[in-house]
Amino acid sequence: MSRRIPESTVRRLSHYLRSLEDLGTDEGQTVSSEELAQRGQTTAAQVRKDLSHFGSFGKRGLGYRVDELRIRLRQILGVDRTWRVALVGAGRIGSALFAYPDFNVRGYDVVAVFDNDPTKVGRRWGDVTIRDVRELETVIRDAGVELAILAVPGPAAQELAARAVKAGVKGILNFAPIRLRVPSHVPVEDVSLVMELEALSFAITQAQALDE
Amino acid sequence: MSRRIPESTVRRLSHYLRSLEDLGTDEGQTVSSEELAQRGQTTAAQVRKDLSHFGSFGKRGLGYRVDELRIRLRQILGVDRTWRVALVGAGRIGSALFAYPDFNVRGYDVVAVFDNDPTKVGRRWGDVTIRDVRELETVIRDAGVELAILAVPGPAAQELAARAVKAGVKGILNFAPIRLRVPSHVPVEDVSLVMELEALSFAITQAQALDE
DNA sequence: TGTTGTGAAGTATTTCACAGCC
DNA sequence: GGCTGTGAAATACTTCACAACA
Repeated sequence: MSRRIPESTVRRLSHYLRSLEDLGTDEGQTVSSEELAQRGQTTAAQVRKDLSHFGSFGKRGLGYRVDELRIRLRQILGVDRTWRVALVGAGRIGSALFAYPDFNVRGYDVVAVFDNDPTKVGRRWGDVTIRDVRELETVIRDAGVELAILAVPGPAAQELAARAVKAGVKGILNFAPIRLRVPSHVPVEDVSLVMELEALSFAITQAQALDE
Repeated sequence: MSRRIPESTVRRLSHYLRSLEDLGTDEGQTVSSEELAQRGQTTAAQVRKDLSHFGSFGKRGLGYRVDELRIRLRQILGVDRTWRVALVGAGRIGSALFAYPDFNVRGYDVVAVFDNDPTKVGRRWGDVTIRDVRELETVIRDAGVELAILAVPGPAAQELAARAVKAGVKGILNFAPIRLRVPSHVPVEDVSLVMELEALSFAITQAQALDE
């Protein structure tokens, strides 16, 4: 099992996990692929196919046990543990992210925050002290940081990404509006607000054009 | 031309536009599909196919004129004009978004901000005054708002989305961690940080599993 | 009986490869 | 000669449909 899993499947797995978490915690409760499909905006066949890549943990005639599937999905997505995260950039996006409540709940623990602004360095956010970016490598290594969230302006991002990877970071969530060049074994997820907005304006514009 | 364009193509078009904007503004400058491909992490054939859905604006043997292609891409993506945007939710994410510099540059003009917190209502952000969400419909209609950015907690999001759509909003950028139910002609783009992080932890975990 | 797991069929998207044109 | 535009081939993803089985 487990060949190359497409990005789309991974996103759906996240959805399924989210749905299961909404679904209460009664002992022995089950859920069918049909129910999961409705909550996830997809089809029952798709749900079954997605899950089948990782084994078969449903019961025919019954569905999937909620508690069991939840555990398996956490394992599959790698969130059956806590990830140590560094937030690079303590500007507006950085501070919004830091305050994001779901973060800790979902197993992502921000253990370090960096900025290059001397007036910010040394400040405390919760129990984390903002460090100078010059200390990036040391802190990443010492704290065993595995994921970096890059919330810095475009021009700085490439260099910081490279340094973070060299220091041992295994994956990057990138808010800077550039394509990072990193070794191919380091996954990068881009969050690009402009791109999302353009997808909207495209969809609206396109629909109007077709009306005519 | 212009059948159903897949989401993936739209995202690549955004990339191409971004690349062109990096590319300076010399009169008559051209760029080949190969160059665009390298900047966009895709292939030359893909670039040509993507563009061909909307007409043929390259010159064989020469490539694409940068200035011309830039204009066409802006038209295609619907950003050859200004979109009036309402920001619903003036919390941390909201304020980070509001301050996001690329926003205005790219043709998205935040003309209204809403919150339900009485201590925030009435404050000014730049030249926008934060309004009470109860005024959502009136303001959207009066200001001719076309896009809404939902930066509110999950439980409030569905109702606010429905109200915004009824008041005339044509598309929604959703930061709330729920699947919005809106009429099918209203495009919704979801930004889910947890999902992005899970994609990272999945990729890392998976790679480790394959190593063994 | 009801629902999974899965090959096989059907679509969609990407890549190839080359004629056509600058 | 170089590079686009595009059918045709290849690949990837989704849906169908049904045997298996709790």
